[in-house]
This record gives sequence, C-alpha cells and structure tokens, in this order.
Amino acid sequence: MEIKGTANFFERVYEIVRQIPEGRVTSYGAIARSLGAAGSSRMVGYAMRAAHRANPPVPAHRVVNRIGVLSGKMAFGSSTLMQQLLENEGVEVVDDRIVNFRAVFWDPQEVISL
DNA sequence: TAGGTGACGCAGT
DNA sequence: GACTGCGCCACCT
Repeated sequence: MEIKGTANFFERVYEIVRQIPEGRVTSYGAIARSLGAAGSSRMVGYAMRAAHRANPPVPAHRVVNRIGVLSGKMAFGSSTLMQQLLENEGVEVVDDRIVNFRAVFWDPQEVISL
C-alpha cells in the first residue's frame, strides 16, 4: 500500500520515520520498500540527511543502515549525539553499532499494513 | 539549465 | 563467507 496525502518523496519518508516507536530502529532499505522504491534506498538516506529541515523534525536517529551502523551520526552535528539519543531510548550502541539490531528492528510495513 | 552529490542495498566474483 | 562495483533518483549549487 502507499501513503497518500504526502506529495513529496521526502515527506513520505518522514511520515514513516515518525511512526517508529521509541526504543526501536529501522533501516533505509525497509523504508524504501515501504514506499515502493526498493532500489532507491539512497533517496531515503538523502531524505534523512535533510530531516532536520522537516517540520516537525523526525527522529532520524532511529534510522540506520541495514547492518545497524549509525552511518549518519555526522549529520547530527556531533558524532556521539545520535548514539546518546538511542541510548537514552534504551537502545544499546557499541562502536557506532546497534547491539541486537535484529531485536530492536522495527518494520515500517507493520504500520502500513494497518 | 545542467550536473554532481549522497545517512544505501543488492548482485556478482 | 567476504569484498567490490554498480544502480537508484530527488535535492542543492
């Protein structure tokens, strides 16, 4: 299914990211698939980089790459800020990588299938 | 107006 | 099983 009401690709990405529960994370690829743009995972990452421009701001720190690495921590201004935010939500992060990534992984399809 | 960039993911070797 | 290269498409300069 596709989300309607959101004309811009970026906003569609933000819509999904905003649905991520606290203490959970997801991957760019998962979001891309949810939007029907499986091959455009890069676009999701690019959208996240500009997430700070979104209104209201999206929890971009809950989005990581497919292996659970905080690839975009730099976009937060501080290399440790992203990790701090995740740990604050109960997500364990070691060496810029999420521990038990599979356990805290949240599939966007879960909401879309509503 | 046109080109380059980019928080990734997958297939092939 | 692990590593490298290519594709993808919207936004920014």
